[in-house]
Amino acid sequence: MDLSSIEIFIAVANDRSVTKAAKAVGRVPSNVTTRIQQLEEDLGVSLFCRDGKKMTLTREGETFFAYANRLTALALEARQAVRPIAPSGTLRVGTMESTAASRLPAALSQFNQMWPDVSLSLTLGASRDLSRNVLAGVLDCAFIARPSKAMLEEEPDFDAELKMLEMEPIFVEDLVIVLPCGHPSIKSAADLHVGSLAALEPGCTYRKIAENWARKSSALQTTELGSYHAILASVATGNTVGVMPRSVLNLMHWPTSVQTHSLGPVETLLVYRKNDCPSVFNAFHEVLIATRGRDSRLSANWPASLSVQS
Amino acid sequence: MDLSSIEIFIAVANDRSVTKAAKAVGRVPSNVTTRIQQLEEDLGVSLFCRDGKKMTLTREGETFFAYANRLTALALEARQAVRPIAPSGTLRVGTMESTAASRLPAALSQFNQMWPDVSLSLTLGASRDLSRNVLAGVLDCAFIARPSKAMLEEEPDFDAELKMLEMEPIFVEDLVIVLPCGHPSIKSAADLHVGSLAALEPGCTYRKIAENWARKSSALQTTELGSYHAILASVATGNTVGVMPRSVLNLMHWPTSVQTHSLGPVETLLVYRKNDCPSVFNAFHEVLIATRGRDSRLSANWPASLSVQS
DNA sequence: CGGAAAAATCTCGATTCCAGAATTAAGTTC
DNA sequence: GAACTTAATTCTGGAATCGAGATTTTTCCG
Repeated sequence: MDLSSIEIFIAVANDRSVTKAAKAVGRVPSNVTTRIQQLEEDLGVSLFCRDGKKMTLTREGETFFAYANRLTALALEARQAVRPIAPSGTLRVGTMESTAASRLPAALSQFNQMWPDVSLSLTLGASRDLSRNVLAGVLDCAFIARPSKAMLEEEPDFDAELKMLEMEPIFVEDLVIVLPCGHPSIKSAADLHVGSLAALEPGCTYRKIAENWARKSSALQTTELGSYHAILASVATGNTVGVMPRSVLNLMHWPTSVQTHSLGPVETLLVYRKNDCPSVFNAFHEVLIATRGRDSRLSANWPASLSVQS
Repeated sequence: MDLSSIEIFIAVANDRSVTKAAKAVGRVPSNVTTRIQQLEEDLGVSLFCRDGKKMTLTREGETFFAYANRLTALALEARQAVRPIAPSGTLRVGTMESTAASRLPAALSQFNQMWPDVSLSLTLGASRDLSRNVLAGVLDCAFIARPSKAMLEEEPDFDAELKMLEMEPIFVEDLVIVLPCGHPSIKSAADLHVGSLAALEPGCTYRKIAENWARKSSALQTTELGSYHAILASVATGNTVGVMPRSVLNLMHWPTSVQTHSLGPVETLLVYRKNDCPSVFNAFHEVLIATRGRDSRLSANWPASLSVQS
């Protein structure tokens, strides 16, 4: 019995779906199916009822689920306990608005529970500024969106800064254009019937990706707003499209339905200074890995054809 | 992090030796070394101080050891908890004297703790009788010594009975001849300066192996005794050699030192009826697997050249 | 009765794992 | 202190496992 099998099991149990679980744990569905089958074989019971497409826990699955959570929690605690220098002081984390909303809460609260004496400071900002601040030592680490090759060529100094940092892909987001309710579905930016694109600050990578995509229709102005709620509200007026990760859209249960158009997967990178990992950062890193893919709010609605490509 | 790595770690921690731990978990030392190194790398700390040949736990190793035990205990509990039909009633276990003494106590008490309502009945006997009783349904399972090819050819009906049972190698014993203190060391049975071989009943496989080995010196009578203590006492008189697994010899800290001569490895088989595994047996089987290699009393003294060969 | 989506199965390349051989290091014996 | 023994580690090749993608099967929904 392998801890990774158990994490896969937890993901499937949370999402009731192997496809979504596969996304959550960064694997391919066939692999998830196989690992679950192996686990069932190993334990000698079936953990899920497969009625149709739904994967629901069996009676035994339920009881195993409880143990699975305890096991992973204990394993995480063990890792933390052997840390030779106990984390202390302050951890200064930088993050995009979107990551803060969707992916971090679980990890932050878990970390806070484990190390109540560490004070966590969270700085929100655009990818560009965040990485600069990590490099400058103002932040210990930051979550930023991986810029495309093209974007880095346009901004060589951003590229240079990133090269001086350690980068680690940690989440994958499906970046979408949010269309007003009733807008006909689109194949490209040329099909848009709106006047502007609502996005966050100029340094925001998602904004840049959307602007590059929108260039093809040329007539799109960018409206700068301060939050994803503001963007969605703006979209609701009917004359704007917004840009955001699907995970963010999904967790704000918006009253009116909206349409989306996927711009493809965008990796979220955790960046930190090379050769300069305070113990408190390492502790945070482990909590992050352990809580990744455990948040059932985040399961959802990826286009079938979506896969990560660099 | 893999549960098997943790079991390996526990074995090394108990035995303070990778060689002994390797025996205990049924692996090769190089493999144990590697797995420990991987574990240390994964956790980012060293778990053992290697001062010379001794492996002693570091400070972090100690704290991880505590978690390791909790983790394996929890994993075992999880396996048991998902058992669809709870074990109940009686489990009738047959065993050789030697296995009962050395390898079973840990498993039996663990099982008894987990399933206090199951009543365990233990029947001691020789391999030959035990397997017959399993086949007859008088016992649910039994621990017997694997007879050599030659022995099975001499007793075709024993062979036939075993073929009707499920057999699973579960321990490996180093079978030794115990020489009186002061007896010169021997290379073969011809070097013996004693009059008789002390052993248990005729159906005992170890006795047969020793008798086959002793044939070369031809002049050896077999004295039948009722227990390993009786055998050792008899050896102490000076005119007898005994036969027993080294594990048994090691755990009766005998006042006077004795010499030993290895007859090679002998596997202990767990036998049970095919297609007839009551839930209570499956539960016992899992406990057995989980507790195997956890008993530090059993580490010891294998000849360097010893390896299992069929 | 199609078409879409999800799970399962299959296949093949990549990785990992493990046994045994060779090597190194640390006691032991004389 | 040299020769021997024993234990740990490193190295290496074959075997087993793993995982991504393609294919197939099943189910859901129009």
